[in-house]
Amino acid sequence: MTIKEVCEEYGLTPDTLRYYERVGVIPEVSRTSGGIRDYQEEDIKWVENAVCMRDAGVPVEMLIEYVRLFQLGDETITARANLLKEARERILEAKKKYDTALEKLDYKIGRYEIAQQTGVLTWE
Amino acid sequence: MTIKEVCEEYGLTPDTLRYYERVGVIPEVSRTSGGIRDYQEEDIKWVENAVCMRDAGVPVEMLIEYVRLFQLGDETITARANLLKEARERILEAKKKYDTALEKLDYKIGRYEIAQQTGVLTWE
DNA sequence: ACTTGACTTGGAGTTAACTCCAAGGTGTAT
DNA sequence: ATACACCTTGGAGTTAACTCCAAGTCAAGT
Repeated sequence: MTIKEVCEEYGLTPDTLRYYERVGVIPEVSRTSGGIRDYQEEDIKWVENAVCMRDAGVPVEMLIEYVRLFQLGDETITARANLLKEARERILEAKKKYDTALEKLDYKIGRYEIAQQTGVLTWE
Repeated sequence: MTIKEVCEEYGLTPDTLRYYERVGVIPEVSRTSGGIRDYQEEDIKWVENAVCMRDAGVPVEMLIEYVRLFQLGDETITARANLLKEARERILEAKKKYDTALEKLDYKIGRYEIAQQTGVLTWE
C-alpha cells in the first residue's frame, strides 16, 4: 500500500505520515527496493492506532514512548501497560470535562431556542 | 476579586487570563481606579465559561466570535445559537472518538494484564 | 529514451494557544 | 516614606503538532 492510499484510508496527509515515522509515532515502514514506502498490514496497524490515539488527544510524545518501549521487547511490558493506563485515565478525565461543557451548552442552546421566538434573550 | 484569586479558583495563570481578555475570549474586565483588574461576578462567569469550553476543546477563535456577537446585541441571537450548536456537534464528534480509543485501550490493557502474569505478550 | 507525476530526504516555516519578559505603576505594611 | 509584593502593558518567545519546500529519485506510460 502506498503512502497516498494509507492517507486516504485514514484521513491524513503524506507529510503527517512521514512525520509520524520520522519522530517515532510509528516504527519504520517497509520500503520497495527503490526506497519508496510500501505499507504492510503491520505498518497499517500502527498507523491506525496512532490516528485513533491522536484523535483522543493522546500526545505524540506518549505514542513515541510506547513505540520505543515496544521495540525494547518483553521486558517493557509493565511499563507499556502503565503507559496505556495513563492514557486511559487522561481520556476519561477529558471526557468528564466534555460532559460538563455539553450540559452547559445544552442549557444555553435551550435558552436561545426560546429567545429566537421572542427576539430577546432574557435574564442572566 | 483579583486576577490571582480568579486564577487559583479556575486553575489558570495570570498570563492566560490576561491573554484571554486581550484577544477577546472574555470581554474587558472591570478595573479599580488604579487600573488593576477587579473581577466582578459578571466577569467571573465569562471566565468560567471560557475555561469550561476550552477544556472541551472548543477553539479560542470560536469563543472570541461568540463574545464579539454577544457584544453586538440581540440581533445576533441566531448567529450565537448556531455557534453554540456547532460547538456541541464538535464536542459530540470528539467524544465518539474518545470512546473508540477507550475501547481499544481497554482491550489492550486486558491483554497486558495477562501478559504480566506470563511475562510474554502473545499473538498480534 | 523521455515525460510526467508521485515519491524521497532534510530542514525550514506555520499555527494555535499560551508563556515569558522588561519597564514601570499600585497598594499595603512597617 | 520606603520597602515589598503584586499589578500593568506591549511585545517577544515557546511548545506541540504539523505543514511546506527544494532538490533530487523512482516508476508507469508513450
